[in-house]
Amino acid sequence: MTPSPDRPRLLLLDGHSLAYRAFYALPVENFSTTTGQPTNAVYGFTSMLINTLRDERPTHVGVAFDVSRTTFRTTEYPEYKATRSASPDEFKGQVPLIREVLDALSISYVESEGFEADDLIATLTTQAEAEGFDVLIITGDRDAYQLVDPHVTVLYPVKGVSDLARMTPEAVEAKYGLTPAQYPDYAALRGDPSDNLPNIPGVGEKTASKWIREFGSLDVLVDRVDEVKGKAGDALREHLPSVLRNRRLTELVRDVDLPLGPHELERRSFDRDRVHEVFDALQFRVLRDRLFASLGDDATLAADSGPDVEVDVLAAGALAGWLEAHAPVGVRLGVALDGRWGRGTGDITGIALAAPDGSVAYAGLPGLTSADESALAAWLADPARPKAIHDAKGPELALRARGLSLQGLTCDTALAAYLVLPGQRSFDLADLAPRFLGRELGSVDSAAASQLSFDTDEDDGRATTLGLHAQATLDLAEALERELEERGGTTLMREVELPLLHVLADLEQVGIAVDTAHLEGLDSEFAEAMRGAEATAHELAGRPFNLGSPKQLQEILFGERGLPTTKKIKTGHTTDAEALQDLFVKTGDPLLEQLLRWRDVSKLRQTVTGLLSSVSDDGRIHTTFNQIVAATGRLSSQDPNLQNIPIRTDEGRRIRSGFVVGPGYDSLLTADYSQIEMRLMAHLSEDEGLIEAFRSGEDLHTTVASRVFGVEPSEVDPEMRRKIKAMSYGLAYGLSPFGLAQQLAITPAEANSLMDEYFLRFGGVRDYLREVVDRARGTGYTETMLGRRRYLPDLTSDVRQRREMAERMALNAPIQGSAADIVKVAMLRVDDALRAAGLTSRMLLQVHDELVLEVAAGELEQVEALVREAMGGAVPLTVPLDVSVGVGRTWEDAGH
DNA sequence: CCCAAGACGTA
DNA sequence: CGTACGTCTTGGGC
Repeated sequence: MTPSPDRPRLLLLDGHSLAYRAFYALPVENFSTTTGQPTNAVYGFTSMLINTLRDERPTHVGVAFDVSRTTFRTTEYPEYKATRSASPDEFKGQVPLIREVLDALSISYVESEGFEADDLIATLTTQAEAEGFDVLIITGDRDAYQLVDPHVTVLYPVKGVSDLARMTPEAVEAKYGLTPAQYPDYAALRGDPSDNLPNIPGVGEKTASKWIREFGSLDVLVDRVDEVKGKAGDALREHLPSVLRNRRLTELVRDVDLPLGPHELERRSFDRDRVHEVFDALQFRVLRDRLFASLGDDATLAADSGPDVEVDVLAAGALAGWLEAHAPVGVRLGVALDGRWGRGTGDITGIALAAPDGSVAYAGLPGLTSADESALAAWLADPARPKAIHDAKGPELALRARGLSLQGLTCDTALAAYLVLPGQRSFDLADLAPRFLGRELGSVDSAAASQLSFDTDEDDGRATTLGLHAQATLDLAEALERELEERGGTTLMREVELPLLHVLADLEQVGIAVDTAHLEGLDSEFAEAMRGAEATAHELAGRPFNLGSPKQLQEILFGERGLPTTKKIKTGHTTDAEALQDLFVKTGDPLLEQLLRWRDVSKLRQTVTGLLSSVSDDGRIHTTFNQIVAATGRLSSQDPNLQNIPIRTDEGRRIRSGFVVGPGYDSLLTADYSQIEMRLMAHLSEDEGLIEAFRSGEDLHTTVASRVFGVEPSEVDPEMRRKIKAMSYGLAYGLSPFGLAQQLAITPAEANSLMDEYFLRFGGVRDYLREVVDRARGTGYTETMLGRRRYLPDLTSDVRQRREMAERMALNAPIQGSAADIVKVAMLRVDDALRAAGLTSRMLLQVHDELVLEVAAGELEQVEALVREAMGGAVPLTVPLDVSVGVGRTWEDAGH
């Protein structure tokens, strides 16, 4: 669109289409009120609206809505959009909320029986253009491309709610090779599965656009349809009627009778109180701030300054002075670092610092003088000079690799965001800035940014980008700390997660030693076993096939061999280990044995190969512990995952033997909490029987079984114990009677009575589990012992499956999460105790309820005592926290 | 090259 | 119709 400041600018939004986009783009878990009202669609729509008002400064605004599904299109073609499933209830409920937002903002909306929102938009666009407006349309429906011209631009959401593609005539041409006017011709030829418009078999996007380009329009193509050669031509002639119908349906109506025209859409000032009311009810704190910040107090088109960052690219020798001037004791700086990190190490290439006085500086690390370097080192290492960093663990490792120590980290913004919004997938700075600061980070061309270059312009680009990051981090730290305070997460952050970050960095830096020769031996052994099983399997099947392909497996098993089919899955019937085992028992088909054997060994081989490929030059594996992914508060381990090393089978345990004590150390020590989740169940439920069972010191499952079955502990047989063990553990996962029956291979009736009997003796457990879910339904979240929250808006969903899923999560989250809290506290205590005792021994791994340490010569006794004390006393519980310890040369030998 | 689905290892 | 993860492979699409 030609910039023409004197022309009025009309912004039109397609309400339903945008809300729908937002509904699926934003995870509902993170967007709902504490009362459980989902707000993701309202949020996304409002966010797009506010951003566009700010960025585009329209003088006129209107929103169009669909009224019902019945339109002139469904009259002509009843199948139109018939394949669309009904919109979910959580969505429908949000449409009225969007209208409330619009009312509060004094933005008019239009709708008209029998027409879709796009028709209304087309009508208003046509009128507005005739009256000299520039028009901007935001819609998720590509049919609107037909409206694009030099004065009409479509903003089409590409990804999420913040990325809008600007479809000008040039952009449409660049993307499709067609003019906007040609677009509906092309769309008619191509068909559209989402609108249930049929396509021509064998004609896809390529052919459709080629024809339109060649003939200029659908009309001409129809006139000269006999000239189209080949199969595609035949298909076109055969399907011509449906193409022409598609074309009629795709054409937007430009003359719908509407109660108001473009001029009536002029922006009006809005009622501030009403906005506060509506945004408060929706709990849109940040959006509201963003709205007022960008529109200014008079609610007219006040200037939005945005982050106006002037990044000072420091020349060699200037850093020391800058720090002197801007980073005194007690003043927190935002820090952003450029470089690479992972596998326990890294490298820093540049650093940006943002001070609260607004100054932002950037320094390239290669260009530092020695005075700069020592000033930087002193500042970084000074606990009295506070820093805020986003996702600091990686950068910390990279700093350490340069011999720099990082202290005084008072906020990690990624960690803070994780505590505020656990369960969110990622915590990119670019996503957090709009959400918590009401502003964008600034536009950064990431492709250019990642290119290594000595070009000064790009260096400046890096400096600017990193400077923006540093400043956003500083501002986010404040905003997130306030948010955390409101949610009662400040202590968890300060006392647990932040200190743990450094301990995890230690673990990653140290790594664990592996016996590569041993693993290589296993690797070839497993490979050999795979080849054997594979050869036999091919022979039995009578033809070669890929054993790793469930699809081919299904063909062979259920097709060629005619075996009874297993449980249904999306792609047919499952071939998972349980099903294959089942089939083997039923049919005795020897092929099944080979398949199971192959699956086993190939999984083991895969694990070993993966491990070998991640051994660093120091002969150790340095995993990365992720502190901000698991919704319950657990850590996860990746690249490689050292939290899922096999242990259940003998062959699997041989892999554990490949993890060994490193040079200079004496042994590995493992210490794990026994039955921590059941102990938490006893503590949290205050069930007298369960507490007593733990205090007795006898075997838990035997004791519980003796109560449930009403026999002496000595009379509890292994079968009884097994059932009770399954039941006890199942409880913490929200196991149903059906699931229990399934697992124990008993009838649902038996499972039911087993559960009844269990709850008769341990009623406190049932009461507790009920209460947890009830309370979560009321507050919208669950909480662990240390106040870690998990938000579960689905608890009030009308969809049973979603609601029940949320209920199971609600049962499990406090237990799994409290266990995670305890282990984290234990790690801090172990770390402290080792340090205080001045020992060389060190922690290597955490596997949810287990810690692995490397013990130096002569320190074993002391380490064992200290670990038992640190873990056992991590938190006070009404039942003892038992810790069992094993020692050995390998992880396997140290196991119990 | 990217993505979803299936399968499977751990707590 | 039992929670929480990460990784590998296939096979389809681009």
